[in-house]
Amino acid sequence: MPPRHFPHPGVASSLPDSVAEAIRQKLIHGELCAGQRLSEAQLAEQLDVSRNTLREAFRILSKEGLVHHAPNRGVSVVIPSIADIIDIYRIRRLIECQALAQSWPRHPAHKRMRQAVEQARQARAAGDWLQVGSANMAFHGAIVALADSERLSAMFSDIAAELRLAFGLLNDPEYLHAPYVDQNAHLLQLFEDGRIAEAAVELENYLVQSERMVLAVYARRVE
Amino acid sequence: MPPRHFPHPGVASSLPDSVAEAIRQKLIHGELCAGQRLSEAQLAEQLDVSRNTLREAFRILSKEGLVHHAPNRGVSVVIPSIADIIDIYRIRRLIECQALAQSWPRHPAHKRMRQAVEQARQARAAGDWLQVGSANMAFHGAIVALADSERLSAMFSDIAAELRLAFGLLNDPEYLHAPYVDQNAHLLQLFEDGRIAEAAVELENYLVQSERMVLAVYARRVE
DNA sequence: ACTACGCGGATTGTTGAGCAATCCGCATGC
DNA sequence: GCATGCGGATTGCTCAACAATCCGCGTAGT
Repeated sequence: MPPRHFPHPGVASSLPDSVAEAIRQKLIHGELCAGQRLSEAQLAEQLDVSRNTLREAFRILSKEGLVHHAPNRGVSVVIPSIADIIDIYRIRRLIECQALAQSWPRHPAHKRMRQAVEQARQARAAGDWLQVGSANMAFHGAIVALADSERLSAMFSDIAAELRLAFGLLNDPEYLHAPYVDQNAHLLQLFEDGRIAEAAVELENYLVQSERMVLAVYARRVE
Repeated sequence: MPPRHFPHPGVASSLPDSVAEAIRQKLIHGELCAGQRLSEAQLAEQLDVSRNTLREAFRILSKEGLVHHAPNRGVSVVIPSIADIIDIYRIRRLIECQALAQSWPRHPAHKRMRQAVEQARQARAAGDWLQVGSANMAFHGAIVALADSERLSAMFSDIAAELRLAFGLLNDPEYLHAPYVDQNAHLLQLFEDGRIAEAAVELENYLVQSERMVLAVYARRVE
């Protein structure tokens, strides 16, 4: 029996999968904005697929929470609400902190953490804040991977994408991402030194702080 | 702005949603067995929908982990592996115990817990073990609901469905479900008495025990 | 002027047919 | 026994069509 494969961003076997991935990329790169209506006919032509295929992609994205499907009104990009942000950060604290606290010290995922930190540094040096955001999410994805759970990682991946969508609503990527590059590095340092408990506590603070900042910027934006 | 709605088993706005729900029900009721191939043409005719609509439903179920999509080979019902069982129980312990431990004592979800216990008792009295299984999952869903997180609840719902799929592979529903009716009731009692910490500990033991039993039956079944 | 109504265009929801690509079972041949 | 290759069946995807629904807008009525 072949190992189960959870269809995941990045791998695209079928056309609807790659269409979904293409739309995800458009979301990350700001080509599609939160709240925007996604016309089936228009988007199908733009991506050069049939409406039916696009519809399958919409089902996927809808289940991921990136897109909202209103009966007879089609799909539009989700606008994460304050409640959504709070929800997401609550889950992140629950999952990431547990994953880190219970982690096996020399877990293979620590390589991914290192890579992400390195990538974030390079991207920051290049001023590519989108890339910094990706690297940051990769870092936290690696933390979740410490828990060795496919399903948890899959869920985190969805949540991370939704959070990036929220970040896209804000307009100061440097302010939003820059501080966390060094914090991630420090977290990694603690982890590699085997100071797991300290790392978990720091991660918790980190997440509380991050949530607070996002909510603050978010609230100001509503004006 | 209308509140976000996470498309959930039970509510079906569009046709693909209700087709997905119909298939879920078939899975629960054993009309479709794990590993079974789902022919598009055949199932489409049986459910009286078009192949395209069925395909949309497949995408949903695939994201839920109930169905596996192999390129050019169509979809088949997932066969949960031992690793999947372990994964699921790991997540259950992580999520349910946290949700219970951090719960606000008089949280509205406790009504759902009461209802589920009552329903389980009635179903047990009637010898309807499928219903007992549903009530048991409803009880644990209510525990997760204590965390007040849409996303967590949605994820748990998916996981619970997958677990029921695994239960379907086993053939002794009474042995599988009967012991937990009273344990749930006891858990509820502790919760309502405000003995949250005790309840959380008991839940953890409960889940470890449950996992052990399922894995044991599972391993025996492989012969 | 303001609301209620209703019309018409545009979009979605769903279907059915059609066709290329791929897989699977099976017979053939070595 | 094993590789080869053929043919039917299935999947992957597209296209076109049509009913149902929504939305904007003009009209009528007060």
